[in-house]
Amino acid sequence: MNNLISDPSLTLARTRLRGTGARVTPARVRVLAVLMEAGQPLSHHEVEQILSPAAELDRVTLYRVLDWLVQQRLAHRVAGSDRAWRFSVAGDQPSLEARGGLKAGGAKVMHERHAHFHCNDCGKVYCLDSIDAKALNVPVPIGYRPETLELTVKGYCAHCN
Amino acid sequence: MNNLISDPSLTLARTRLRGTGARVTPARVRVLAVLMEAGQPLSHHEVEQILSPAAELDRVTLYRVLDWLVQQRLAHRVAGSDRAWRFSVAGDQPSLEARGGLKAGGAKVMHERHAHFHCNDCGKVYCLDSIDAKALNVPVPIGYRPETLELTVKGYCAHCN
DNA sequence: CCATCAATTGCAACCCAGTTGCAATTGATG
DNA sequence: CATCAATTGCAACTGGGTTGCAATTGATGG
Ligand SMILES: [Mn+2]
Ligand SMILES: [Mn+2]
Ligand SMILES: [Zn+2]
Ligand SMILES: [Zn+2]
Repeated sequence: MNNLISDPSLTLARTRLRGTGARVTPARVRVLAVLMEAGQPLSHHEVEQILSPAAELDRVTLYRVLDWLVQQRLAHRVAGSDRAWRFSVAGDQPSLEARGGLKAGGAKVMHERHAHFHCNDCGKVYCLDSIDAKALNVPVPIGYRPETLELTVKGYCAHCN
Repeated sequence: MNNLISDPSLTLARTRLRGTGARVTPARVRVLAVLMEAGQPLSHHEVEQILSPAAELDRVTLYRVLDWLVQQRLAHRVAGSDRAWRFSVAGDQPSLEARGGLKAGGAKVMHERHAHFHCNDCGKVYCLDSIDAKALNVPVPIGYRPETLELTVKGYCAHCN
């Protein structure tokens, strides 16, 4: 059973989850493992598809697990052009210590350092890790306080081109 | 009646609409006039609010008029962070003649030359016209064909800061 | 002016991503 | 192994947007 998620991924997922100090539940383990095996950000629906051959996971629980993973900074979330969120496992980025101008503690520190590619045909989202969006210097009008930056390229992916 | 839309705007809207060769209907005139008077991209809901004191406009008709304006290139559409589209009147941008690599005729030529600012508090979207997003040279992996580029700054607007 | 008719509109029903309230279940702890 | 807060499942709901279809109407040209 669970032939779509490899055992090493499940084990690694469990380890990372233990690191949060919160409960290590099967739902969290399986969802995190799926994200770890995916090479790209997955939508709620896509995760559901991958999960379903094994035991079903309630839609709402999946939504909650995904949000929780983002809160715990184990995953990050990017808006797809189809108005559905995509989730991908957080890379081994540095701890993203507060950069100038951020108000709260670690709450909503800039998480998106790189750009994304959205395929207009298949809808998939790819991370363009080579691009450091943060390096861009985008001037905003006086009185505006920028916090995060999103750079999205839309077009056709290698598979749909 | 219609005290929220100025007559000059209505007249200008009618003129622009006549230029399309398609029917000049009250719905189209009023919606385009609203967009022309707004200094920023408006959501479907925001347009509805501005319109309602005068005669109501059916939700579906409003959706269709907005989409139609975008097709006619009289407006452009930007995704808000709240997963609602925002619409703004198309500026007097040059005709955006085909740039290298575009396939079809005038169908989906790059429309977004500038960046946008999304307020995390009030949700409003502002155009950062001074930024030419197209000038950015974003490298994509081989096999990927980029078409449009979106640059979004999120933070707090002058009013919410 | 008026008849004509395709384009446009209004209405009702629907879709889909995501959220909320609450009772039942369960992971961690001692 | 009892305890209990955290987590889950279920049902109902929200909000933005879409679809099908019958009724209305802007432009045309006679
Ligand atoms: Mn990414
Ligand atoms: Mn704009
Ligand atoms: Zn694709
Ligand atoms: Zn604001």
